[in-house]
Amino acid sequence: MLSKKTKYAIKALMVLGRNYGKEPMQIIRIAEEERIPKKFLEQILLEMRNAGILYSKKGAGGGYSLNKAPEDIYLSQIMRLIDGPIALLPCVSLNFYRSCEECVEEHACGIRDTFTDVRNAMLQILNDTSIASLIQKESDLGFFGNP
Amino acid sequence: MLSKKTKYAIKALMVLGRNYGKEPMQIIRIAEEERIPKKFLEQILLEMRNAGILYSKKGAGGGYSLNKAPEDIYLSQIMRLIDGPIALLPCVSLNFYRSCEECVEEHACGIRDTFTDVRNAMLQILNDTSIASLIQKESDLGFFGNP
DNA sequence: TAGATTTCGAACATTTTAGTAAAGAAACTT
DNA sequence: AAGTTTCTTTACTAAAATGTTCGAAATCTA
Repeated sequence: MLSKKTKYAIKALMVLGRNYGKEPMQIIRIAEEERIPKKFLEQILLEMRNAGILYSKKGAGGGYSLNKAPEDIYLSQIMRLIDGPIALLPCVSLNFYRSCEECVEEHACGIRDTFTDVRNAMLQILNDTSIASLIQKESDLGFFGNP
Repeated sequence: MLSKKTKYAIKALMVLGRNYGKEPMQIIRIAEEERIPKKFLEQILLEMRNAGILYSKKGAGGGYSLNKAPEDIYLSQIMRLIDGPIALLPCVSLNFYRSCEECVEEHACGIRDTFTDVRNAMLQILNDTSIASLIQKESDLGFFGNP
């Protein structure tokens, strides 16, 4: 399961994505719009800022904005930043590899082999879905999916 | 990430799968073979027994054995039994659906849409991988992948 | 320069989950 | 009857997830 933290992060990025190219947006506005506890969101935005995804400005008229185009921010990147590995087993992770303590022969492990496939299937989608595509998809759903 | 519990469950099922058709196997043997804490394994096996996957017999000469053919036990089933939902968001889960509290318009949510695709991609593999195929794969890897 | 605004940073608090262990009851075999 | 093995309940510990508190530090406006 995704943590709430990551879900909040994605939602915040979508808000900022829709605001891309305009004035910075304040935490409180994002928090209210998406019903995210303000102080918690503050932490999350900070993490993304420190990772270079967001730009921030202090003081009156300050706030947050995207530091990259919404097309260039991918779900995989956000998930790894906040939640860590995407793979379901440490021994299969590309960015957070750790061996499984009990495992004797890693390269001859059937479980590992299968979960490598699972990871690849997940990444095929997550590497390909950007904040821009999420925004696009949502507006499509709004038009075509409504009563 | 898979919990250790689920990983232990899969490993235990593979041991029992290789023993399919023979005498019941005692917890302690499985635990030693796979380096799983005995008492913890006891709990896990019990859960699977109560779910009908395993057969058990008390007393001397007792132990555990598969209650179904290894071909008919799928990773998706085990994961759901032990860890719960496979989907990364509650609002996307087939067997453990819960709505996301903050979510206003669930059917017009771009995040949800994408994570439905992710779930489907995962299930395509997990619904198709049985204990039997894991055992098969492992023996293949043993023959072809060794120095 | 003063005051208001807004992010930054650390630390703390609370709740849930993961992982494990203990003790003894119940069932079965010989 | 004695020994073996699963079953059941209970409880503990450590870590992670989810927030909150408090007070800086930077920036803008008047």
